[in-house]
Amino acid sequence: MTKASANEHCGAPPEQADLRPIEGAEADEELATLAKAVGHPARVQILRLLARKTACICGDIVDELPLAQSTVSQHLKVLKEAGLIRGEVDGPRVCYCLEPRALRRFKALVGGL
Amino acid sequence: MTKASANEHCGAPPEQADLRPIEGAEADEELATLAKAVGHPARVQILRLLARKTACICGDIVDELPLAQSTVSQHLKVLKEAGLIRGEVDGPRVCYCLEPRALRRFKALVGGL
DNA sequence: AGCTACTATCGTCGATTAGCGATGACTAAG
DNA sequence: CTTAGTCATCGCTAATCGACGATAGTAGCT
Repeated sequence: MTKASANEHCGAPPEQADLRPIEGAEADEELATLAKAVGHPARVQILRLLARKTACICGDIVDELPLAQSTVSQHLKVLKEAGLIRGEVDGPRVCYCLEPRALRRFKALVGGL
Repeated sequence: MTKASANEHCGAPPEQADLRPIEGAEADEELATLAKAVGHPARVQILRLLARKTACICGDIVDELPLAQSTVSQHLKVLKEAGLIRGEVDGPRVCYCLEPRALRRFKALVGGL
């Protein structure tokens, strides 16, 4: 198996619990950052696409959205910087997938409102 | 009891269930709008304040935040336009409180990710 | 009426965002 | 080495955001 297996895309990490507090100044900042990243229809759509495909996608996202490739790339960058998605280089293309940990964290923070 | 009872602040409405779908184009827009409103630390703080007080507050919010009165008023406007809070005029001051319906809706949409 | 207190709105300024086309970087294939 | 394909980055423009001081509006007091 010299060639990287296509199944190694986004292996789920050891499912670690999040011990950080759900409120307080830091939590406020964190929630605001995450919410801000989600605060755009195109980015919500991207998250939904990644969730539906259960695995990763790459530039197919561009085909699904009515936006230029550079714009989509920007949105992906925002989501990545917020920690909500991860991008793994797979040959000439990049494979994006959800970061379940961050998503759970976001849900926990929102649930704590 | 000629003076308006302080308990009349924000009576909880009949606790109606939300029948709108949790995904689709409209849901995406809605989630993005709500998330955008929450996407600022000051607004998260305001929501937390309102939640803690269980009831409404007014300009005490200004005292709690390190921001000018006009800035706080702007943030309140954003939250109000997103439907997350409600403001009732109570004499010379305004009493803000959470809109539980919108908050539940937000949690449902986020949970659906 | 006049005054005071509280809040909303206006106008402004700098910073950020969203969108795009063009260009650059990188990989795989020829 | 060259070419083609994929994605990120750059540069730019228009629009929006965040913050503020100043101003206007409204309710209660004297």
